[in-house]
Amino acid sequence: MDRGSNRVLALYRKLETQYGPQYGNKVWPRKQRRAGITPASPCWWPAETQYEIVVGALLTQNTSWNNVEKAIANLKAAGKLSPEAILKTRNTKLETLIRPSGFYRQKAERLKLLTKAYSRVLREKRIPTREELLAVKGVGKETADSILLYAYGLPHFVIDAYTRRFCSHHRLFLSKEYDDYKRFFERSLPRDAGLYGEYHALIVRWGKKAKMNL
DNA sequence: GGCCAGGACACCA
DNA sequence: TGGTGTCATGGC
Repeated sequence: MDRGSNRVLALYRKLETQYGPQYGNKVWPRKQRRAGITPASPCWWPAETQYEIVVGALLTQNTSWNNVEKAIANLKAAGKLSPEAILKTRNTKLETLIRPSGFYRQKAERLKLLTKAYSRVLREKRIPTREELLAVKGVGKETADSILLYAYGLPHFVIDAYTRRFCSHHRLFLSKEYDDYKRFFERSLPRDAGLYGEYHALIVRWGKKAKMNL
């Protein structure tokens, strides 16, 4: 932990008091992760399986969650929300199903690439590294960290537009670099995936509320 | 009808 | 390294 962590923690407690728990800290227990079991979770990131979180992380790029939900519902209804089904589906079909999430041509292609990487590490019974995820075309830093945190329960703080806005608004930190923000939060907080997830969820909640009040 | 959303990438200087 | 264009839908 670093200097300034008191302020970061104080803001967390303030958000928690204001908005209550977002269940962003519902990460898969280690035992279940090892066994490949991913139980239904009342997480702020609604998903029934680990793979659904991975799919959501990609589809939500520059897209409202509302539209992502429509795309995921389409995939579910078509029985395509599994790595095997996605890999067997033609790109044109995939494009039709995920169309509501926008950028559907590139997302269909990238969803397949990500699914291939996901299946590979699953077969090898291990967790992907950040570098491995970043090597997949279409997976940037935010998407990689979202997957590591929310799908695998690893302590990677997610930096998104809301997080940057939050930092600027509270004069916490200012930079242009994603990794600077990530380091700032990770040095200011105890290394705890549950806390990271909950904090990020609260920041998003704050961001949406702040926008409504503009 | 315009703006924005839980980004990433290619291309250029 | 930094700036800009592109990808696209749906809600407000």
